[in-house]
Amino acid sequence: MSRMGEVVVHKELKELKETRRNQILFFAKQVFSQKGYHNASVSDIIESAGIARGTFYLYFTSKRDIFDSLLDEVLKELRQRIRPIDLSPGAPDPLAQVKANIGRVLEFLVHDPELTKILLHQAVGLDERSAAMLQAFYDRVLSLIERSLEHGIRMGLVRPCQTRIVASCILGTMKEVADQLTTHREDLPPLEIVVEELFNFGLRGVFARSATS
Amino acid sequence: MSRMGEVVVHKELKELKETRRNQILFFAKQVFSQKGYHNASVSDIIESAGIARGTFYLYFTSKRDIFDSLLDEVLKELRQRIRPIDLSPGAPDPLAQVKANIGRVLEFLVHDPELTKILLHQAVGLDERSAAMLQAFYDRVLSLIERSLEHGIRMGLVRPCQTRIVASCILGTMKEVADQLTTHREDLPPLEIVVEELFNFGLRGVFARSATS
Amino acid sequence: MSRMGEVVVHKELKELKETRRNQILFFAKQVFSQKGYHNASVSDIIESAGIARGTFYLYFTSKRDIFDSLLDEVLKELRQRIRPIDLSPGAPDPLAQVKANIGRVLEFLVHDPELTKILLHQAVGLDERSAAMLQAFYDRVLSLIERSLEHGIRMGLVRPCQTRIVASCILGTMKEVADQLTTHREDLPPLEIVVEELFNFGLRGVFARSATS
Amino acid sequence: MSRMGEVVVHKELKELKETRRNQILFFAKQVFSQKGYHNASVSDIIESAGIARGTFYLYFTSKRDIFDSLLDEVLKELRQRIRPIDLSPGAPDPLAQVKANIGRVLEFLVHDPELTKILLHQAVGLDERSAAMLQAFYDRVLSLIERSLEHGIRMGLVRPCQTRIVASCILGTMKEVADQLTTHREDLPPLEIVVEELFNFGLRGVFARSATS
DNA sequence: GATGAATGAGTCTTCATTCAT
DNA sequence: AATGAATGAAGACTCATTCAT
Repeated sequence: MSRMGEVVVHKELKELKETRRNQILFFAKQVFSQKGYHNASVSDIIESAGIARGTFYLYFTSKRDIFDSLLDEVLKELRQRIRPIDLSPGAPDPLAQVKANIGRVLEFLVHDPELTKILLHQAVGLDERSAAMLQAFYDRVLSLIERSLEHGIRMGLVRPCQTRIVASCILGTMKEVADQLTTHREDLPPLEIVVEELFNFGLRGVFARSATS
Repeated sequence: MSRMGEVVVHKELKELKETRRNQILFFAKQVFSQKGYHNASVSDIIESAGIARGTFYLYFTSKRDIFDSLLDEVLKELRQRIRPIDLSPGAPDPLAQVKANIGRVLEFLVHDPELTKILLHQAVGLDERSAAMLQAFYDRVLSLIERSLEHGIRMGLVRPCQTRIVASCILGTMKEVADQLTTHREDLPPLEIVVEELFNFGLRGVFARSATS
Repeated sequence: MSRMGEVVVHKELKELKETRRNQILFFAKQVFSQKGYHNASVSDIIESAGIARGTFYLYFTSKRDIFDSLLDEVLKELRQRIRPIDLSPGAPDPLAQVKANIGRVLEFLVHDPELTKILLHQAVGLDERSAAMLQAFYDRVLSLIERSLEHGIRMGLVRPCQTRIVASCILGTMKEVADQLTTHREDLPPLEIVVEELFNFGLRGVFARSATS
Repeated sequence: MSRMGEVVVHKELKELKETRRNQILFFAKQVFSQKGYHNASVSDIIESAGIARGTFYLYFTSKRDIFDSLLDEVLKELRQRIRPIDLSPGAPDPLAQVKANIGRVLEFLVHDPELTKILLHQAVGLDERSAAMLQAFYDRVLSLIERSLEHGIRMGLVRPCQTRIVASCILGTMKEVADQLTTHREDLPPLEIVVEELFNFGLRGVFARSATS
């Protein structure tokens, strides 16, 4: 029982706990995603996870707690995938960076449709708490977009506009397309095409000659 | 006694009933809008409406029934305000028609922010039932947009694109902007400006020289 | 407006009231008979009677009141049809009187199966109140039978027995046969045959040689 | 750890659960027997059983479920106690078998007057469901009696008669006597006497000279 | 750590009765 | 007399959470 050994044991235990915790999170994700927060019961979760009722409360303080953990998970991942446009000399083309952002976000959402559903459907209108979490996240995203637009305007890349509103527009396109991608996945084109279309729409709109003006 | 009189009486009675029903709907709208479907109790509704418990069930068969009535109300009104683009000779400029659609929709949503919140927040992720109602509505809207885009492409007005995806983008901008308008009403420009920006974004995107390509 | 006239008017009014009251009783009988006391609502009664809610309470003080009226009706009628055996000289044959009693009772019950169902099914186990009404009635009947048996024993017509128990037996046969007659009316022999069988069973039992005398 | 041990543990657990369930059944029996199905509330049951509301629904799915369980219990027990008359050579005297049936049935009913009341009072006229359960049971009993009568007739033991009606008579005597035994237990003779009287009544009726055999 | 029996606050819904018109 | 809108007490059932083993 060297110190080393103890450390190892502790690590294993922690991992075991993490494993258990993640196991529960995994099943809770399925359940919440499918039934929504209110229609999903703790019973649903422990049954699908194959654990006892008490065990659930060993890892999560409440039903709300585990839901928040999942919501945190999406938001954290998305925050990492959305990167400010780097305008420093030598940085990649700003538009390429924008497209990369779109790609990283959609890639994740398509890859984990359950989390997407939780973000776009179940966390919406749940209560003040989730509203605050979502607002904090979306406000951050909106600010990022807005600042990028302002930069772009200054650089002459973006036409002058009400940046807040246009930022909302851009956020809206992302949300709706992500929703379509996860709920009607079957009859949609491959991801790269979707990213391309989204990018083009945000850049050029739908007008054929939008150029000339 | 006269037939005339009877008609009047019947009309008054009907109005009285309608009044009561509408009174309850009015307060339920506030309650659902603020608390969401699940966190709102029938007690909340009858207390704010100042009626007895039994009275509620005189006009609505269940808590769900009154929620659906409200959801129906928004959807019905929006359906009326979204009109297909008339391309017949002598019809107004198609783009003006599009802008008018945007204006009519946003006008209503801004005018009744509680209903908007019910549509955009509370009905989302509620259950299969509301999902079906929303999907039916949004599918209709998406098809309308898609068909307009196809027409536009054929007429050379709209650049060729994946119409389904672009339609989603447009729907997304509407949703998100409506959401911003109703939840952060204070610091937003007047409605006409918002409509203009939305229209321009959808038409031309954000690119300054999107023309040239 | 003579006194005579007034009297007439009053009489008419009273009859009208009686008529109305009886109308409601008629429909309530159907409703209670079919659904039972608890599963029948005042709404069921007024709907089938085609009257307003308030009107109901003009003629009956409560749901219980109208049920009791119906129960009273059966019990009163049955009391009239069950007559003590007249043993005075010159009276008809006692056994014939017994058979006549059986006949009168079954005749009424078969003729009004709804009331029978109320008596044998719905009033049973309702509450203390109806229990008391039924007990008073059945106790009376039992006493009547018991006294007849005692008379019969004294006269050597009836074999010595525990009169209370045998009285219960006789009452039980009446109840059960009445029940069968009203719920499975279709596949049963004509009333006279049933009366005959009932009478014979009470008199001679089922034993083949008990008859030999 | 051993298989033996596990079996024991399982048995203990099962018994513990059975105990709780039976505890609730016991108190529910008292409550239903006294108040009837409709006048008894789940609150009445849990209060008298000294358990929490939720505990009730851990063992029974509904108020109706626990009532049906009790009804099932009586019917099942009675079914076991009513045995077809064995006419094979070497079997006991058919009449003795009949008397034994009567004895077994009455013994149980007198021993558990609450269940008897539920059978004879509370389950009667409750609704379609209980009507079906009772009808199935009584139909079975009636058929059994009828077949015995037919056998008896063929063997010359029973006088020819309308077997269906006479079967009803016999069932009726059982019901009524059981009712008397359980509701006016005090002033009735000992069970054997009652059985004897019932048997004699069914066999020989009340007629004095029917006895000569 | 794991279990699952027990808890009880919270909610929806029903329906007999009243009363102003 | 007749009406029927309004009332509110009562009752069944759910489910997140606890805690003794």
